[in-house]
Amino acid sequence: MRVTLHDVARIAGVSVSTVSRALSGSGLANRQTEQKILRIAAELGYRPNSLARGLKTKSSRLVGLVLHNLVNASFHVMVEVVQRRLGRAGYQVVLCITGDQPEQEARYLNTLMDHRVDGVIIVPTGANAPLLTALDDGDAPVVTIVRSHSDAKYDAVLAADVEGSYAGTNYLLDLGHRRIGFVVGREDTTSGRERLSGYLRALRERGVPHDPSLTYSGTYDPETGVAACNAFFDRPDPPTALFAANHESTFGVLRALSERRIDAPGKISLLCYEDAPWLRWHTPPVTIVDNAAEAMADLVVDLLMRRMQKVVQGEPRAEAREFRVGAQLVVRESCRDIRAPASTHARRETIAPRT
Amino acid sequence: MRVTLHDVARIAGVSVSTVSRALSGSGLANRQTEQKILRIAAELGYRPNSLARGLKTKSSRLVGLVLHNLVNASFHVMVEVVQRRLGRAGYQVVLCITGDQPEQEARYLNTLMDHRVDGVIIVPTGANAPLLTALDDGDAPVVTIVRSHSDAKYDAVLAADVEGSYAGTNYLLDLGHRRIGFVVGREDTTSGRERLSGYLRALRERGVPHDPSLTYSGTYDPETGVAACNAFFDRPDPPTALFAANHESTFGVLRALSERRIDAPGKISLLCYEDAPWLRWHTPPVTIVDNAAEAMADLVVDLLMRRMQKVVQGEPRAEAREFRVGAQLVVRESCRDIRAPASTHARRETIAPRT
DNA sequence: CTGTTAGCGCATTCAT
DNA sequence: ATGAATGCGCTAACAG
Repeated sequence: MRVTLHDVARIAGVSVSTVSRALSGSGLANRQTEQKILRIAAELGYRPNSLARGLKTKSSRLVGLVLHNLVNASFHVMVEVVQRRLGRAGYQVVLCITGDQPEQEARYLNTLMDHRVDGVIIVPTGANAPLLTALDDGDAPVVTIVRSHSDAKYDAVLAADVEGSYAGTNYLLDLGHRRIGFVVGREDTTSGRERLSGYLRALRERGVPHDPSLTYSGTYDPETGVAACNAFFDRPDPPTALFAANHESTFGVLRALSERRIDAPGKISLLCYEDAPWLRWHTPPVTIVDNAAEAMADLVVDLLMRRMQKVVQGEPRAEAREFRVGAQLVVRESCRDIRAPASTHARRETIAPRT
Repeated sequence: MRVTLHDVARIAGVSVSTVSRALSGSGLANRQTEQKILRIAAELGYRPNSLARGLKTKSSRLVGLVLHNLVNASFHVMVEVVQRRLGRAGYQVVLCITGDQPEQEARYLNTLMDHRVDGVIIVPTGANAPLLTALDDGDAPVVTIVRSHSDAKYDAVLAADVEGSYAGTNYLLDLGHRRIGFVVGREDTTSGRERLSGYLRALRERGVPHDPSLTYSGTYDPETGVAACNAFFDRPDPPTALFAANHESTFGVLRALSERRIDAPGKISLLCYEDAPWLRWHTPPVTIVDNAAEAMADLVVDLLMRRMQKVVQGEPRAEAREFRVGAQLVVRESCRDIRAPASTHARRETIAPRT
C-alpha cells in the first residue's frame, strides 16, 4: 500500500488536516511545521491520490480529447499541442479515437463522464447532442474544434476554410491561371463545402466563369486525387493549375501528375490544402494553404481552460462563441506565373500575411 | 449533482448495496429486483463514478501511454492501435508526450502514479528507472515498446532492427549492388546502432568490404539526409544504392537526390526504413523495410492486459520477456537490379516473407 | 494555527 | 437475497 496523508501525519506527529493544509501550500499552516511536514512527505515519497482528491473536490484533473484519427497531419499536430499545453497546466489528456463513428463517440463520451473529466475537447460527429449537453451541464465544459456543433452551445474553434480557399484561388488567379481544377474531397462535410465555396467566390469576383467539370468531388483519400487528375487531363483543354483541397487526395494527385509526366510548376501549378512535412520536402516543395492546426489547438486550450476556471469559481456559464483561425498561404515552388517566363517562379519559402 | 447509487436505491426502495450488486451483474441479486433496478437506473441515467469506484477497488481503468512525439509515423500508428484496443477492453488511455526528455518523462510518470493508472506503456528515455520501478511495484505493470529498459524488469516489445536492416541490405546485394550508402540516423540510439549492425553483417557475410565513408551518422532529421547525400555524391565513386535507415532523414535524401537529378531507380536504388503513406504514393513508390508498428502495438497491448489481469487476480509477477516483432521488406519500385537492363525492376508491390 | 468530524460514491464484509 | 456498517484517501467545515 502506498504512503498516505495519514502516514505522513503520524510520523510528523500532527493531524491529517494539518498535513493536507501544509501540502496545499495555502499558507494556512505554521512556517515551521509546514517545512517539517514537507520534508517528511518528501522523505516518505508521499504522493496524493488523485482518485480520493477528485472524489472529494469533484475535479479529476482529466480532460477528454475526442477525434477521428491520428493519421491526418492536422490531427496529430493538434493532439501534440493540446497534450503539451494541458500537461503543463496540470491536466492529463484522455485520448479517444472515434473513427468519426457516432456510436464510438457515444461510448467514449459516456466513459469520460464516468471518469468525471473536467472538460472535453472534441471534433464532434454531430450525432451526440444529448451527451455533449449532459457533459457540459455536468460541469465538464465542452469545446469543439474543426467542426462546430449544430446547437451553438459550445465554444468552437474552426478553420477559416472559405477564406483560405479564397486566398489560394486568388493566388492562382494572380499568377494568370484561368482554368483551375479543384479537388473537393467530400462535398458533404463542412470543410469540403466551405473550401469549394471559397474557390467559387474567388472565380466569381474576378469574373472567371466557373466550369463545373473542373471541380471533382469524392472522398478523403488518395484515389479521389487520382480520379480527379484523370478526369481533368483526359480532356482537350486541361487546367493550367490544380488546387487539391484536402490532405488525403494530395497523395493521389501527385502520383497521377507524375505518371502522366505533367511536371509542376512547369506544366501545371499545384496548390494543396493543409501542411505536412513531406510536402515541404517534396520536389518541388509544394505551395500550400496552411490551416494553422497548431494555432487552432492553442486557442481551443485557452478557451477550455477559461471555461474550466469559471466552473471552479462558480461563475455563470458565458455565452458560446465561434472562432475562426486564419489560414495562411505558404508560397513554395509548385506554382508559377503563366504570364511570365517559366524561370521566374518563386525560389524561397514565404509566409503570406493572414487572410 | 449527478445521480448516485443512493438515488437509485431510494427510488427502487432497496438499499445501496442491493443496487450495487444488481448493477455489477454478478447474479447475487433476485432476478425480479435486479430487472427493476436495472430499469430504474437506466431511466435515471445512472452512471457509476469511476473515482469513487477506483478509490474503493484500487483500479482506475486508466492506462498511461508515454512516448516521444506523434509526428513519427510509427508512433502515431501505435497510439491509434493502443487506444482502440484498450478502449474496447474498457480502459482509457492517458497520453503523455515527453519529447524524449527525462524530466518531462519523470513529471508524467509521477502524475500517472497519482492517478493510480492500472498500467503503463512507455517508450522509455532510460533515465527514470526508479519511477518505473515504483509504478511496477505499485501494481501498475510497466511494458516498454520500441526501446527496452536497462534493468530488464519489464516486458519489452522491440523492433527487429538488426534483422530488418540485414534483410534490406541483402536485398540490395541480391540486386547486384556493392557500393551501398547507409544513412544511420543517430548512432547513440539502439535503433541506430542495430540497423547499422544489420547492414554491416550483411556486407560481411557476403564478403563485401565495408567502406566507412559510405555510412553517415547524424541526427533524426531531414538535414542529415541531405548532408549524407552530399557526402556520398561529391565523390568520384558514388554508391549505386542508398539505404536511408530512418524515417526523418528520408525526407532529406529524397530532396537531395532530386536536386542532383539522380533518379531512382535509374541511377540509384533507394531503400528506406519505416513506412508512411507518402512513401507509398511517392514517385517512384519507395521500397521499404516496414518495422511493423501496428503489430508491435498489438503485442504490447496483449502483454499489458495479461499483466494487469495477474495483478487483479493476485498472481505473482511473472518473469519479464523481450519480444522482437519481425520487420518486413516491402518491395515497391525504387530499386533495380543493376546486373540486368534498366527496365526490369519490379512493377508491383510485393510483400516479402517475414525475416 | 491546529485537531476533530463529516462526508465524497462506491464495493464489500458481516449480519440477518 | 438483502440491509447495515465500514472504509478507500482526501478536503473542508467547524471548533477550539
